[in-house]
Amino acid sequence: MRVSACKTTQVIKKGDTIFEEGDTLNGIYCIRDGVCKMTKLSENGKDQVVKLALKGGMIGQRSLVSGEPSNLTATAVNDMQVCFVPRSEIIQDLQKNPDFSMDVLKNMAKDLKNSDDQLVDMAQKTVKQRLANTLVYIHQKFGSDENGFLVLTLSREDYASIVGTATESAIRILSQFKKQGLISTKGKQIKIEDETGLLRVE
Amino acid sequence: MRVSACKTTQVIKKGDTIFEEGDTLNGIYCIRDGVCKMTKLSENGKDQVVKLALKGGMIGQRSLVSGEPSNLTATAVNDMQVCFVPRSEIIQDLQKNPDFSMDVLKNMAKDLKNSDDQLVDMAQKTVKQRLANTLVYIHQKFGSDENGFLVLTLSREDYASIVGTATESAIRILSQFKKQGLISTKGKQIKIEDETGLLRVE
DNA sequence: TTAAATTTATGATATTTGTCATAATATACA
DNA sequence: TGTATATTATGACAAATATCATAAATTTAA
Repeated sequence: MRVSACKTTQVIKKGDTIFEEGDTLNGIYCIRDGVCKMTKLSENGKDQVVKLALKGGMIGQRSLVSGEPSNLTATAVNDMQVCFVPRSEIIQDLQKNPDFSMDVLKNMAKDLKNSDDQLVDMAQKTVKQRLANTLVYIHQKFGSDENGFLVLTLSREDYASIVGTATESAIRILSQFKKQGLISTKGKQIKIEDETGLLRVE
Repeated sequence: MRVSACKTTQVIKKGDTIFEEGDTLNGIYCIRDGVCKMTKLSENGKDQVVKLALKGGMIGQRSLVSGEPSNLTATAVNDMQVCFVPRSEIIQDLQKNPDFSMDVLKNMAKDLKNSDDQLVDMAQKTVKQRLANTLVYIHQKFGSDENGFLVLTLSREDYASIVGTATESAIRILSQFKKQGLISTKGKQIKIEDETGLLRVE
């Protein structure tokens, strides 16, 4: 992390991409502020969110380590500040500093575990359960504002592409959750009313 | 890889586990021969195959690096020979040998990419497409014997748990592929008849 | 502030997939 | 070599999810 005594702080506006699938990355990005979604375009033309990256996180390591072009697109979900650390610096540090290597390894191990867990959920849980889990995740990770609404505001389409379903299905299930008193909504804003209930969804 | 001038070569019989979800690993296993499936038990009680590991591969690195218990169970799909490299040796090497660290990093980066790709497929492709892809993958990875049957023989249940579906659904789709002339079967053995066709399945 | 554009919402219907039952095969083993 | 056991196969039906249409609400931007 001390690598990120970084020079260039970039501002990325909501909806803009930091890099895209296929881009060759000459370094990694550390997120100073804001949130971005890491997506992959599937053959059917839909974007699938693989991961949300937030303040303090790094993106682009995988591609940097493997030397391959990125397999994911990074898009700002809200306004962001990122700083860029060039490839050369990282590689140098990886060579010289075993502790840093270990840190990066641990980080990647964590990503890998998450990815495996998500894979299992995707395969075995219903859309309803995945959506409920996503809501709880976002609540726990980003919290709620003074009115109780989730701080991170995502479109229904974003939720659908995290959960891996059609936008209409996501909307329909949110409506159902609303009827069951598990959440309430105001426009695109969502308030968690019953977290335990959400985790119990079948 | 030179680490694996290993001492203890273990023989694991088909169906036996090398380690299980929750086990604390005191080292990693290098696969000398055979194939194992890495699975995770989902809440609904079904095993989900996350990865197949084969000759030349290592298993248990993630857990070793993160220091956490394994999140996966490793089960031999056929008779195996594995050799165990104790944690201490690996850690030492990681500290001293930056090239080795880089190798492990690259390995993990590859796993991570695979996992992400699989996640997207799981979310966006139909069961039929996933099963077709799995057949092609197994064909390309393990080849066919003199009679044209896939060398790696998996049960329909295994296929189902790779693809993330019910065993009956996997069987049904295989029957369908058979009718379409994409594959033929003899007991649990499968022969790929039309690989291009399999890749075109919708 | 208001009109246009986007997003959310919901109905009707088709398709996919899961579940339970039961039969037919194949495999393992005494 | 036969018999028990496990696996593969298939039908009937239920449940989950996708798709297409269209309306309502909200957000954006002129």
